[in-house]
Amino acid sequence: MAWSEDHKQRSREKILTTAAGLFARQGFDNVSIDQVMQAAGMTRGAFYAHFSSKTDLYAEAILYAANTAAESYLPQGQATDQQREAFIAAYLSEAHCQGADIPCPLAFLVSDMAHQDEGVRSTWSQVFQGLVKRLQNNTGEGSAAQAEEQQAALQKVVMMIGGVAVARALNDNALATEVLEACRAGALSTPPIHLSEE
Amino acid sequence: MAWSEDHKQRSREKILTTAAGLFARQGFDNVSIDQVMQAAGMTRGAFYAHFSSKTDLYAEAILYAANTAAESYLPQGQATDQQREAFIAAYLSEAHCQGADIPCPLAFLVSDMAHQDEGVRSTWSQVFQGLVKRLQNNTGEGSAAQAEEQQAALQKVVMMIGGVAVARALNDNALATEVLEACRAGALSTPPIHLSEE
DNA sequence: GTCTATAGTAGGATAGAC
DNA sequence: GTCTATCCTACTATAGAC
Repeated sequence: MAWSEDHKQRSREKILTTAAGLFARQGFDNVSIDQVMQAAGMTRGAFYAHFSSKTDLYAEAILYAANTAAESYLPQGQATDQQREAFIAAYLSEAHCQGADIPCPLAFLVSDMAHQDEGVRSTWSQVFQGLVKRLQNNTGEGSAAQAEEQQAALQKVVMMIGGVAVARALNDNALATEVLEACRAGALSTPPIHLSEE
Repeated sequence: MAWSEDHKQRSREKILTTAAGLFARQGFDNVSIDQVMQAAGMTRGAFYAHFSSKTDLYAEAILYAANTAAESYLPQGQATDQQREAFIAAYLSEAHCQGADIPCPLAFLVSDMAHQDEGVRSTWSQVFQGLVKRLQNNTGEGSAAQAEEQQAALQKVVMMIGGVAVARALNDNALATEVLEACRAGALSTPPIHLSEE
């Protein structure tokens, strides 16, 4: 019936929203299923009607967070330079670092991925590649120019993810702010000159 | 007595070496005290003769890894440009990413710090600041020039830490290699022009 | 200082009622 | 689909013998 189908869908989304926030802010191991379900207004037993395991939820939550963030921050398809710059500044903001809304799993969970199973890592990697593509200038012609644009996009994304991750790790708030500022300047500047690729 | 003192010191260092590697490669939560002690050739009970808690060990292991790495990779005091460049290339190498020797806790544990207690985070932050200082060109005079050098050093360090963390997270080996290459090029290039600091 | 043994706790996953 | 109750495992930390 449409009613129970709809109900199930709502429950599922409530779990996903809650889990995406909790996992990002506290990490996979520091969040229990109980915690997620209580915050979502249900009990532990109901969990397995929606997901097959905690790991399964992890992968789905990462994807959900990415899609939600992408919708609100970056328009579909080709973005203008101005839109890209606004996005970079918002990403490297203190509000994002402090965990506002649903934080980006790329930055918040980056060093957690190495220990996860294939499904989770592959989801994270796909989200990463999506971000790289969206930040890429597709103006150059020829494969050499495109390789340079790809490299510039990778540098930007690393500076965004790394900047947020480092700022969050630091004990010292003043230094964290300085890191964010430096990364904004770095990620917004003209792509660094391609030096050696070996 | 000197003998037992020495013995204790050896045990302690064995635990620290083992723990530094395991924590970096597998993360704090995915390593048990049992695992550390077995790999160090002892049993769980002996642990508490050396450290007061698992968290205590974590902080000490981070410091130990940093000191060990600093000794082998970067000379004390002022480094030459060439030494700095060799260090950056080694840091962003695939060998380091794959966990050779004792990997750098800054990159391997960056998004784990946000959930740790004050002692651990403050240790990590101190190690971070040490790396920033070592990568800094102290050639400029005047506070404006020094602020720019600080910013350039922060960008480099973020690109190193972020690059290794991202490369490790990625599922796709070819892409991971590309990320490392891009970050080497970025971190080795002339400091980006200072644009806006707001 | 290191061992074995154990207390105490937390959390993932399942079973069965409604 | 959601609930309560339970099983089972893993792990931190401590106690006490040597």
